[in-house]
Amino acid sequence: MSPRKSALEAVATRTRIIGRALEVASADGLEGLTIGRLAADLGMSKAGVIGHFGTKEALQLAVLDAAVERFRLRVPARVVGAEPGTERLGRAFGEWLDFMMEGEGHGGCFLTSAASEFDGRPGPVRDAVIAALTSWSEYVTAELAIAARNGTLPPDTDVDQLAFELNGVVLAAEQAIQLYRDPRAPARARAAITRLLRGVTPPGAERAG
Amino acid sequence: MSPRKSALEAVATRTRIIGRALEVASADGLEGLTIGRLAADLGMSKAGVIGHFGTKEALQLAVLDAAVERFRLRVPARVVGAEPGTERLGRAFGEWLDFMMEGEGHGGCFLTSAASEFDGRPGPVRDAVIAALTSWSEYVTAELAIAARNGTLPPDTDVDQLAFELNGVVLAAEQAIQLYRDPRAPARARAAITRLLRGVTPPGAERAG
DNA sequence: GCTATTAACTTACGACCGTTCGTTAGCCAA
DNA sequence: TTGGCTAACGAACGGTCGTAAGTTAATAGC
Repeated sequence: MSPRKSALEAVATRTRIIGRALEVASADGLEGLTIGRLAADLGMSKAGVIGHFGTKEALQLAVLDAAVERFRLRVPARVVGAEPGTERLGRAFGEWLDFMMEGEGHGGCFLTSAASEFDGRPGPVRDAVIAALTSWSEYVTAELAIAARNGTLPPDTDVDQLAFELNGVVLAAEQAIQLYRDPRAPARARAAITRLLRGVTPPGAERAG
Repeated sequence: MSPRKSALEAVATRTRIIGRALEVASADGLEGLTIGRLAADLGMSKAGVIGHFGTKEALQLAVLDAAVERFRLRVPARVVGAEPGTERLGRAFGEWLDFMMEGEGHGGCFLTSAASEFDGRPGPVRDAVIAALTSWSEYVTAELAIAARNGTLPPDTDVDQLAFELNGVVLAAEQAIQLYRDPRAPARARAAITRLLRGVTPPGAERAG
């Protein structure tokens, strides 16, 4: 319609494309991204869309990058001021759960869904997904190690095992929210995380054993 | 090539189609199923493939049904003889983990991946996925209720909360196996499940508060 | 042996996919 | 004012998608 040509407008357009792509990919997955649909949504031509990235895979990687950045700003960045260890980690998981609920309608955190989408398809996209999740996993493990060092957790804590289980809680919450729309999911997840981080017994097993 | 016409051959062909579709869908997802590719893999025409189902969605539902049936035979059916409650449930989760490892290369249990694939796409397929997962969830909850009734678990156990956390462990295992190919995943999952079902404290928190 | 049934076939359709091409039009520096 | 740069365009490419129509041929019931 009305062509703009300055380089400044170009990055604005690129940002606009990625923003919309983020929404679409959150709902339909990274593979559900379609240049034609994206162009239609944005009121521009397919060539105008793909021109900013060159190839669809490059677009997917850009979207993934934007998602990681969004997550970083939404979750870890908000708890940098908290006390390192279980305190900070608990706050971080809480922020993550809030983040999930905010995006309930539009697919929530698609990092985790991209993980299951590309787990069997080798390539740059899968590598990027692995890198992003690994980064988060290392963040969690590092905080747990701090807690184990300063006495909040026992010094012989198996931090990898604990990180594994915390990740499971988040995945269960994601599924319950996205698939079942279960409003009790965040509360369940919070309870499980609190218990894991504080080292109390599992639900309803307070004295069994 | 060589057309067969008996009704007996027809169900054999249908079974063959679903079998291959199960493999493809396990690797690439239910949405990755393609009639053309399926036909090429089986050495038949697209019309010959879709003729058995009428529509692609019907094919997806048939594949989903076959997957549920396979899961039933592989997991719950193998532990019907075990003692009801945590004993049987622990065995069932163990079988499930074995099942995951068997299918490591070809995508494992795609029930869970179909869940994240269709969580944002209303329709018959999503409904079928929800029904299948709900059925499993009810199975778990019922076993936990038995355990709470016979004293293996405390009578005031929050069985839904416990089922939620058990589900999370399985999801974490699935991700670790499929995405990271982490060989320690089954052991981690087994440890977490055992702890949840026996009511001992979280990892490395044996005496912390 | 004849006929009705039907599994599987070939062919074709329209739609959409990702990508490439050449063109147009506004910005910026010279 | 002019010329290079480039964002965005329209159009077309070959390919694949799901589906429909019509054909062939082997079976099953009479």
